[in-house]
Amino acid sequence: MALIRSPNMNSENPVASTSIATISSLAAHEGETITLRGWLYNIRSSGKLLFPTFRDGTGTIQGIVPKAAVPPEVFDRVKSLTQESSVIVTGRVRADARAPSGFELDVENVEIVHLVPESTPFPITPKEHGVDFLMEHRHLWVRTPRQAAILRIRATIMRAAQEYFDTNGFIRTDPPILTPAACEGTSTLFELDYFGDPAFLTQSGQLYIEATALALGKVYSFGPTFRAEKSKTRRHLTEFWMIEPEVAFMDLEGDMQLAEAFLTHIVTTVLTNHRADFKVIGRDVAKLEAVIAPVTDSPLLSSRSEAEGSASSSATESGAPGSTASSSTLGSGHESVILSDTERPKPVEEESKNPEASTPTTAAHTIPPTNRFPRLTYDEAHAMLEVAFAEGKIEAAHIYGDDFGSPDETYISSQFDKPVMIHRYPAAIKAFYMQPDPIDPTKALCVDVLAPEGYGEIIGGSQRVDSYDLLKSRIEEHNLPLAAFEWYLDLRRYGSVPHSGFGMGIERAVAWICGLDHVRETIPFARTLNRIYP
RNA sequence: UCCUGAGUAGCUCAAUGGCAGAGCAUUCGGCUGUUAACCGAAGGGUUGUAGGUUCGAGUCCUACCUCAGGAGCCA
Repeated sequence: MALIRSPNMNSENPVASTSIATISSLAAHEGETITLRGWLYNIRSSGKLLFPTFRDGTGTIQGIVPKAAVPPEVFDRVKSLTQESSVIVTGRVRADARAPSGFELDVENVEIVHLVPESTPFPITPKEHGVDFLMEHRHLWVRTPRQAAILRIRATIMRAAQEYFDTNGFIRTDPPILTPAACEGTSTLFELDYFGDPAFLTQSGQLYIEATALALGKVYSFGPTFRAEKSKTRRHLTEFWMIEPEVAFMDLEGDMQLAEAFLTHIVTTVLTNHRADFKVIGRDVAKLEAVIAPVTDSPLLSSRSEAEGSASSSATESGAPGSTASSSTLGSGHESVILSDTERPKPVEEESKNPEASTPTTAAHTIPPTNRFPRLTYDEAHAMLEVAFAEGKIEAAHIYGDDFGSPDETYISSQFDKPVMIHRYPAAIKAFYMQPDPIDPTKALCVDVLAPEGYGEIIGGSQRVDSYDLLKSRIEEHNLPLAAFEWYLDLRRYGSVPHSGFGMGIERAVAWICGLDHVRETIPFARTLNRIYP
């Protein structure tokens, strides 16, 4: 707004930019007279005392206005304020033990920028409201302290997620949102008319960032994705944001290490920046601290090799605390060799490739020592569910070979206080582009990361098929139109390499980190099956 | 698509088949430490829609609409 820099501005102008304090930083102004710009959140009175509570987007502060302490017109002006009227408040910051934040504002003057008319009061009161009403007024609901806190945390989660990749050598390459065909054959797509041809809103940028990963080595994308699934649950939106890394020469083990380091960075960042916001929303931060707490010893830190009884299991299990993986996976100084070939079993039917030669240093990146999220193979998770069903802890038995249902995921994640990684699902229930496990080709080299506390899958990832012939036959087996995937097959015609990546749904991550019971509160304007207004 | 539940004042909810109610919000009045303040008063209704049963329907029946929770599917 150009006006703000006008030399003719004076302090009485509502948008003057000088000497404006924010509520979140009032502690630094104790004893000083400051000016706030914001809105009236609520007002109480007791005789000749007024207690207006102001908010400015950074927090709330209670003001106090004794009738005897201010000019009569100021008292009357404050008394006339209606909820969400916009104001410019001048007052002195005073520490007060009675205030929830520790500070109060002795109001000296209030200018009204806009008075909400009494005939049309602000609809959202500091009382209880129903879901439908709140969602219908989402454009106003976001003003409440709880919603504002959630949106601030969301912003930090998004920033931390990008920060992790940006500072670890990843290049952001955003894929198109308009696409000519399905990325995966399963989900329902939003179709639209593209100058006479059918087109779709993207449901994942993965196939495209596989292309940019083979160009740039390590890439990620971050943007909205769309799924026209008719899902009405606390975990589903039709439009949601996903951040997806894709790395050339990285195998599933590297993918899992990346996911763990990535989530650890995000949780660490929100914990160091949002203590006050977590308090506002009533989040038990101990649950988050447990996620990033180091693990000293746990029998549940299984890896695939343990599950299958290979010789390397003892090396992993007996690793010293702080040693985050078996020595064959991590090089000296905890630098991960992304393609952990030495741990990979000999390919069953793969083309003759020298594992050592295909491990370029350019694609390696440093993954810091982490806290080792528990890992389960699909088979181990299934066994856990069999025991749970026998003990009556889950209602329905899990059928081997089926995907895990929501109650199954909830039970599994409830057994751990960190995100749990389930890897090597049956290939038959997973996407066509996932690389088969060389040891057991009926399994896919994929991983789902389940958030703690029953929040379900927040990350899905895999190593991608790198063989042209295998990928082509997979596309045909899934009855996908070969012509639409010619460009994707090109990636296997010209210098194909093993590569892996994952996608994290931002809203589910926010719901978990904030402890919310529905993803609709994690995004400014949620798009759900039955709602596209406002 | 399927299962379950809910639609009554601006909001959150009551009301044996028998006079349409309360709290909050709004307006007016009271209170010098309130924290969703409290106390007193006033205004505020086509009970989601359309039919049906009945002397009489917010309440029972049928259809539809809307919303919510869940399943499937997924992040």
